[in-house]
Amino acid sequence: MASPKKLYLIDGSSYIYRAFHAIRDLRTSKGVPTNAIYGFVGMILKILREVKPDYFAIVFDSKGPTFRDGLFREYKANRPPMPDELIPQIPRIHEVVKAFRIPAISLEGYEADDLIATLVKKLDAPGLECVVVTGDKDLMQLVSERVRLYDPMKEKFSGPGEVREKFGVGPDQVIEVLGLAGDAIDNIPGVPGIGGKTATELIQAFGSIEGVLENLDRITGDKKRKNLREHAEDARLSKKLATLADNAPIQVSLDGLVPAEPDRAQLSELFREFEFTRFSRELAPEKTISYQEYKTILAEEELDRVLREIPPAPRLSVDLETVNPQIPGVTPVGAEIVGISLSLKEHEAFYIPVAHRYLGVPRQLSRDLVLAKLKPILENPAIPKVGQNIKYDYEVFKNYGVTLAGISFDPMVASYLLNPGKAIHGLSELALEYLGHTIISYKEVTGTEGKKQPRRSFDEVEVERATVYSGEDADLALILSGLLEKKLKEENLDGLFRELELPLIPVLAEMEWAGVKLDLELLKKLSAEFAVELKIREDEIHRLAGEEFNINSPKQLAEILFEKLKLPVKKKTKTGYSTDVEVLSELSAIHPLPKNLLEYRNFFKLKSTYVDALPGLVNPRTGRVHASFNQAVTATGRLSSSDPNLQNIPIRTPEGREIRRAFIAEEGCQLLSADYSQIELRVLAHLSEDPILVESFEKGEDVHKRTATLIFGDAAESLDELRRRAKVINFGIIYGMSAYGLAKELGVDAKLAQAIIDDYFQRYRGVKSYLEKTLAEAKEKGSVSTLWGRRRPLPELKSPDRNTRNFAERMAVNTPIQGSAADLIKAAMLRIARRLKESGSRARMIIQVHDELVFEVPEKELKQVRELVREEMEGVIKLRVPLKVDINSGPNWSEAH
DNA sequence: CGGAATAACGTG
DNA sequence: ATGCACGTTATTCCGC
Repeated sequence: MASPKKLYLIDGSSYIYRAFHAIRDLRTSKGVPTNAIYGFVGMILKILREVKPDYFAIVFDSKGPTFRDGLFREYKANRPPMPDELIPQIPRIHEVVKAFRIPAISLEGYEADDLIATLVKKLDAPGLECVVVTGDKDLMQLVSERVRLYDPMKEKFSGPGEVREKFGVGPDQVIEVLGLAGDAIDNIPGVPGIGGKTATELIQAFGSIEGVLENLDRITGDKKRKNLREHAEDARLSKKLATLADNAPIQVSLDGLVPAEPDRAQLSELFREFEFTRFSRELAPEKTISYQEYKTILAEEELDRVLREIPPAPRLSVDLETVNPQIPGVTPVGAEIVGISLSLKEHEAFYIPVAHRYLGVPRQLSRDLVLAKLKPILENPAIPKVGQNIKYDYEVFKNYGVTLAGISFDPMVASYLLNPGKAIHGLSELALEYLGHTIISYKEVTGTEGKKQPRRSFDEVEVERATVYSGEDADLALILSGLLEKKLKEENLDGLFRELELPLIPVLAEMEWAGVKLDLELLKKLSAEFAVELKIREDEIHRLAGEEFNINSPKQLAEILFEKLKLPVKKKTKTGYSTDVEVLSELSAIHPLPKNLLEYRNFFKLKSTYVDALPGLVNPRTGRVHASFNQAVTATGRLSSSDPNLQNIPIRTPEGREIRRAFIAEEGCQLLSADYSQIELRVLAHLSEDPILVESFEKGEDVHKRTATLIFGDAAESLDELRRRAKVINFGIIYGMSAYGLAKELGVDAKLAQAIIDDYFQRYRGVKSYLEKTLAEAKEKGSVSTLWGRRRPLPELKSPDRNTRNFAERMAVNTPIQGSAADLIKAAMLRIARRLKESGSRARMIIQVHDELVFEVPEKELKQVRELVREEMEGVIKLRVPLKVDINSGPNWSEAH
């Protein structure tokens, strides 16, 4: 027997409200609320994806009065007006429904419920399975063998059984129960003193409201009886109000409810406007870029013809396909070129395969020949190059002795400046966001049709497939470059892009490519030492616990600490008990196990994250580690570092500091470390022009000491202790810390903490007014900016949710400070790189840690480089306070710092 | 078995 | 509810 056809009827109006409330806060980067639209779209997609109904309709309430208002003037009188944030979303939802090409039904004078009842009555027939998508229990009266309700948020279907469970009666008696009980939300009166429970009992006993009224004498409870007698008419009216009208004059047939193919272009346009990246992806829109114009270059003459076109072309887009035989993942150092894509004109690209190898591969031009021909073009700074994450290509070319010059655009970096809060600025994300286009994925190209085979490396991909894939990448990078360049100009981010971020690309590439040398012997020694320390703590912990368990499992650990040993619970995580440092430190006072745990954790962290992991990241080609310095990650403008992260190498504890000894200089060289002193506080002094803070820096004072003296005066504690506290406060200010946070940090009560903060602002009036001004301006503009004009949108500043808003306010305070400091050191890096190059120095910049730069310097050049670095870092910009840089050098990072 | 979510913790 | 910005590790859990 054929499976029944599925009819889905969506109670659109009720669902909009549910979506609005379920998704508490969602808005575009411009601050336009989209929460209801998002929830609604999610629901539709879910149904389309998981159910694929044969017939589909979305039913909406109509504007204006309905027949119920005629029955009862107060009907729905208690309903609050529609929330302001929801109103503008309604017409947009109708646009979405239209774009989905799902039939929408509404009729003046009828609520969605009534229309659904009418549709169910008209269309219900054997062989049809009808599902009403709603969260409204009133619709349970429609349920039957063939008609069920579905609540997409709870993912729950309701058939007759569920109705009975909920109401205690069958679907046919639902209106009787509703009539007696009433409904406060819709202002349906019911009978006073009778709620859901009693109503169910009465209907179970007497079958209907009329049955109840006929048997009043058999009802116990004087009050109840009296109310039922006096409000008999209310009960009858309420039943009428609760009863769905299934006689609406609508002409619908099943044929009219067959869903059409969605208008993907329109949906994609809407999702882009709403910034629904997740949904855009799901749309899988038709490919809008044609591959017709992507050509494979296999002959020398063809290549020559392409290269002759280059000089007059305004821009050359470059994309490399590579393999790295030694290292999995995308590591540029040691990567080998498999093919090169060039695009000179939008929708056109040339793919030059040079090292594909598989059975039946066509004869390719040799890599050496192609690189030799390309070299003068690639190294010509007058020929502008563009590329997605072109830092990668720069490094790979450098592997072959080619130094890419004339880098003129990188969509990744541009997108980052336009939207620093965006999680990923990859080509596929950008193509989808700005062009509504889904690109061919790398997986798709390298994956094999069959299931379990290992993925192919790129040199095993057929040249034809590679041409389409690689050509598309080069092409899209070119298209996006044009588009994003315009946007940068519109948003006034062009200067920042041209003068800071773009020239930084080759500087970062050189840093990554240079890498840093590790003392593997030392790491091996440390690993053994830490293993011993670990074993001691591990045994002791197991002994104290009275059993063996996985110490690294917070779950198992919590069970031992808080259930077996019954130690007091100080803090909870969202899934259970917290066992973090703060908790364990407190517990150390009452039990020996927590102290051992803290030591265990210390050694385990150092060993697993650094001592044991670092050697695995040494590149066998160079014997050095080549971390990535990511330019398009942080929301504030800082760089980040990964694989390995060189920005969180330990320093604060003695054991940790040992690890820094393993970062060493090449033979004949030393490491030179230069770090800005108090950079963020100096930036704050500049931005706020606070007289005391400015004076403090001008006089070269210790600012924390100054703060201590100012706000603690002649407190009894030692100066060191007061300075420590003052430092906490100074940093707290930069982070927008509350009295509560400060109190916890200083171990004082919140009242005292508030007094300290008040005191601080009393003394540093300029800081106070600066923070107020920054916040006010941020709220007005919806974004904050740095000294160099970097902008971070903060739409959450307008959020109705206080928590969300507070978060955004702290970001608004912190970002200009952190971000300006980031701009500043980036500018210094450019200046230093230029001067080192000019002077023909062999010193190399190799690490950046937010306020610190590390160089590998030939011993002979130490003195000269030291001066050069100081000059450029301190002179990078003239602020209202001097910039101070501390410089040291030594054979390893520990001694250089 | 692989990926996502979580908790924890290293840095400025 | 409660301090900004990150990346890596191990565990756990879920779905294939």
